[in-house]
Amino acid sequence: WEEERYPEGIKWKFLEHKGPIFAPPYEPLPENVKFYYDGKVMKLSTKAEEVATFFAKMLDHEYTTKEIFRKNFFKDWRKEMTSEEKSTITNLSKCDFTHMSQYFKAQTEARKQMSKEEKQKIKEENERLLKEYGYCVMDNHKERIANFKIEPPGLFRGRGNHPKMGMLKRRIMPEDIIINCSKDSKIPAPPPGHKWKEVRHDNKVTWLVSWTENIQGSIKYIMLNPSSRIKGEKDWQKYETARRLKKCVDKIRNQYREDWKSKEMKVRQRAVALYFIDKLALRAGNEKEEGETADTVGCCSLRVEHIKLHPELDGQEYVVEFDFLGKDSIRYYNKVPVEKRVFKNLQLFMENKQPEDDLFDRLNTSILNKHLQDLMEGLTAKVFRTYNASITLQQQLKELTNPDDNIPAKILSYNRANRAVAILCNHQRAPPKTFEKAMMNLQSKIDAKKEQLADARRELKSAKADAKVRRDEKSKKSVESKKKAVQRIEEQLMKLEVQATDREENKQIALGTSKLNYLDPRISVAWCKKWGIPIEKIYNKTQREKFAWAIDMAEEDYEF
DNA sequence: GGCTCCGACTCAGAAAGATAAGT
DNA sequence: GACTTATCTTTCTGAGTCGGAGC
Repeated sequence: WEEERYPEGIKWKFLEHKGPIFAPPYEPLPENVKFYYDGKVMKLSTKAEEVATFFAKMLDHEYTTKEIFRKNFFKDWRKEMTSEEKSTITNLSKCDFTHMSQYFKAQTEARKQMSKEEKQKIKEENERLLKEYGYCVMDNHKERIANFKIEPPGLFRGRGNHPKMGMLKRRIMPEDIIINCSKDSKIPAPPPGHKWKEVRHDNKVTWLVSWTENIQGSIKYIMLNPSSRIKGEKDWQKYETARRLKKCVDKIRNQYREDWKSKEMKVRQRAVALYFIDKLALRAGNEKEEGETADTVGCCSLRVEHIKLHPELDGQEYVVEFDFLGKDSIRYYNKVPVEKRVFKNLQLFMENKQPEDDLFDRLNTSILNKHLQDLMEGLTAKVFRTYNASITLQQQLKELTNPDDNIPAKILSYNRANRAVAILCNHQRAPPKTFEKAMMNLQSKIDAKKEQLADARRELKSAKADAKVRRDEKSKKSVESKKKAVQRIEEQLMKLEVQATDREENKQIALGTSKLNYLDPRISVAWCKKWGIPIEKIYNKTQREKFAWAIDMAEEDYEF
């Protein structure tokens, strides 16, 4: 499917699908599950009860202790109440959801305890739904749909310090839904008694279904799976653009270094920002509406308060200390030595400014991207992230792979290379809840193994001594087998220690995002072919489906 | 030209669920 | 071999990027 088949902007000629699956309707709680207000049992109306269950289900979560979450929730909940309920329930702190919460926990537990047959039945039902709704036909190909289920109602959970956390995400009805498919396809039927908001036939877009969400007023879509032609082609294009950047990146770097000296403030800011984007793989940083989302920034939206300048720090000159919240409120913290000119420019940009002022006051993403477009066709800020991630992987693999290593050791090298990229892109995760415990378990295993090794060595020693005295076949054999035992235990110990290092290094690093979105899969495929590593060791089934194009295309001599 | 708004798409980590490994 | 625990995979949906329309 690599060749361009359609004129500009046309995404398909034929599109047929079954429409979305809606969230199951609300099932009222059994009579014996009580809600208490101010210590007294209170029977809620169905609508108010449903919203209450959303809160009850999250009761153990930290969210429900947050002031903003509670305030937003209570406000939206009251909108669903009858006037009597409204006049009674005036204080969230007097609401007791614990019984409801226990009921849901018991239900989860019961689900876990279900018999094999029951579980099988559910599985089969899910498979049936997947078969019916999970696929569409786009231009002679049956393609998997990514998210064919409509998001159920619930409480909005933003990331970080989101001003809208706790608000009610309303139930989506067929009347909210826009269907997109081709005219000559079998148009999906709305559920009985309902109709779609609209049916359109727009082949300049890739989505099948859309609706407007009520928290931010943004549009949500149902689109195809990453394994589909339309997504794969786009992915391939993305890496091809990054490879084109490789060819002219030196020129661009020289250019922005020149621009640091420009007479125009705007040009200088643009050049310093681009330097950060290139060197540190920062995101572009679009401006955001204040108060609508969590306060996070990217490169162009950095504020004075997000950087500190150190003329000298820990023996290095011209160090910039970054500390800000990026996408998903993930903290970016880094101390970077920069060139003198960059440093001087930053001092200039910060002159006479307040901490909350924009660092690059003459710059935004659209100015930056327009400039990049002039430097190379199709170049935007995010291409630098893709380029630097992929080139780093390729370099690291070259550097770290030891030809004499066995397969597990080579895979460890791969993971290390992957990790270098994840660190560059600042892909972090919360340390797993069980991390400390798991680490301690592993450590005690290592300790036990060490003791075992000491024992085995002692035994070997005495067997040797024994053999020296006796000089018979039997004791010789015993020495041999003891030797093997020691070796085996040493290997096991080493394996455990490697595992411990690997896990420790990975504590706060998320490898998945870079693997899925930034690393040209052809680099990995080529590496596997070169070293005889089965591709399954690097990519699981889903990933192999997504990267099928690369697995097909790349040979062992592929160069990014 | 530049600003705002919005549509369409990619990228993001948490949580749930499934499977493998260990006891 | 049953049960528990650790790890891997999948699902979910929120949060970005970027381009284009309209003024």
